[in-house]
Amino acid sequence: MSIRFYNTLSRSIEEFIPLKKGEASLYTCGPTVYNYPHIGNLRTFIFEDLLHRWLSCRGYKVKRVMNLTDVDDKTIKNSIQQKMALADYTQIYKKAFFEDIEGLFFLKADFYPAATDYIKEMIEIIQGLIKKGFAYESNDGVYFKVSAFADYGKLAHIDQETLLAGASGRLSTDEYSKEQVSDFALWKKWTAEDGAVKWDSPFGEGRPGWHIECSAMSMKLLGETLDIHCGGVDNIFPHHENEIAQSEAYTGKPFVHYWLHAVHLVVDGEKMAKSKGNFHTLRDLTTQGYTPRAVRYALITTHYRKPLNFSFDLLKQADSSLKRIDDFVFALKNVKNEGSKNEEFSGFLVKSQSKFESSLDEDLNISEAMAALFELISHYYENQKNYSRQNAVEILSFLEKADTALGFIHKEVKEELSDEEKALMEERNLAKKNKDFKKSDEIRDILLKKGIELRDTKEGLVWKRL
RNA sequence: GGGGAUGUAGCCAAGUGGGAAGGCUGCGGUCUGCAAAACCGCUAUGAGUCGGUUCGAUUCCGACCAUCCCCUCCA
Repeated sequence: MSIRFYNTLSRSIEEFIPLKKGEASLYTCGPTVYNYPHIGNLRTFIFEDLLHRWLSCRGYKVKRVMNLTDVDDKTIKNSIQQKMALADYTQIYKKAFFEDIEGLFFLKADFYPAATDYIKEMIEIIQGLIKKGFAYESNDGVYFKVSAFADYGKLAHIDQETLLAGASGRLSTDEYSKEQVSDFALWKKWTAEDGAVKWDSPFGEGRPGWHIECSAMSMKLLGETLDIHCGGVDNIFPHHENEIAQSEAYTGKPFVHYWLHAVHLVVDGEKMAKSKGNFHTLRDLTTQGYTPRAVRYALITTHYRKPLNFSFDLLKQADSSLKRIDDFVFALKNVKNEGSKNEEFSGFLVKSQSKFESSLDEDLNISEAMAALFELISHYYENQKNYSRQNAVEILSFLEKADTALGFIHKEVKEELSDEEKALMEERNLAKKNKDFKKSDEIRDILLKKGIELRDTKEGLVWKRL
């Protein structure tokens, strides 16, 4: 069974056929480092993480780039406001970004290139584009000449005339010295507003336009044509459309085979905005006591092409769902039955695994994959007396594999008890034996507050760290 | 104004031209000294609204409504 993805280019689901058998080159648009990532950014990044993980699970050797945009209007403006050098300012948010994605259990990309480290490569491309007649220099910058690139609009599915018609009335041409409103900047010549931010170039001091960085970095690190490029839907136009134009005009080769875009999340049915007070970052949520694991679960378990309605209730639901999974893992690890393997259940496990995999193969249908997982859990519990430790081991091995894709099943917990905790547990056992239930319940509460849940089972007392 | 998407239970959410997955929550029960965990049962004759095609529509088509995205630097 092959993997299939919805390709924005064709607006349909296509079988994934990589350039090189067994390999997948992946360029994922990373953050603009002018602020802390918000959960909307993180949703897109988590989708990219799932994509990365699933390709790896399916045996592809993934080569992935995730870029950091560390020079643009906002980074410059904010750094000047803070009276900081651009690099010092962006460093704060680069660090925050890495903290967030680590906390959310992201797989590491192979490269995290920063735009400012690739100025030389960008200039090379711009020069090439001028030479080939796809770009021209004006008094305030270098622009890509959209009319020279016949395929312009193929990703966003708009034709140039529509683009111009739609833009008229909304844009004033005289603001820029470009030939056509839809032409976009490759290089912006220095102005006083840029402060100390400038690089030398054959077109005078200045800074690169936004889109060119991705073309330069992806070509340098992944080659002129790559398999998959993704980002948020808002990037389809103009960012990715412009990347295609620049790159393909420059190389004469297809830039990207598969374009995947994540739909935005909304909060309580509304757009997330600072003014609405529904703007959340990961650190806000963890400060309020939610775990990154629950955030990951909440953001990943809705299909990436569906609008996700984020709410605190959703996080609570994520917590509850994770608890069911945790309890299941706990139950499996505590199976005492040393009898032979139940073959009927092994067969069911094979079916569950196959449903899990084929669901993710189909454009990362995680909802269906999760259904397979939960069906497995229910099916196990229904007849758990009939299943042995061998069955449990088989399931745990599947869960471990599934977690390679999901990244939220595994939970690091201390398995040993402290001396104090041991003593409390012994004390409770004694109290319970003497039918001093008041005392035994008190100790149970104390331990629960310490994050240890007690369960009295037929096989005796069992404890579990939450 | 133009283009693109989405709308399924209290909440999250999937598949499907013919019996509406799964999760969370809630309620009742079993187990337990009480819990916890688990199990059993109940919770959409209904799919934004209105039409059309069809023997049959949640699924296909159209209109309308709502929300989101894009229309020069928002994930």
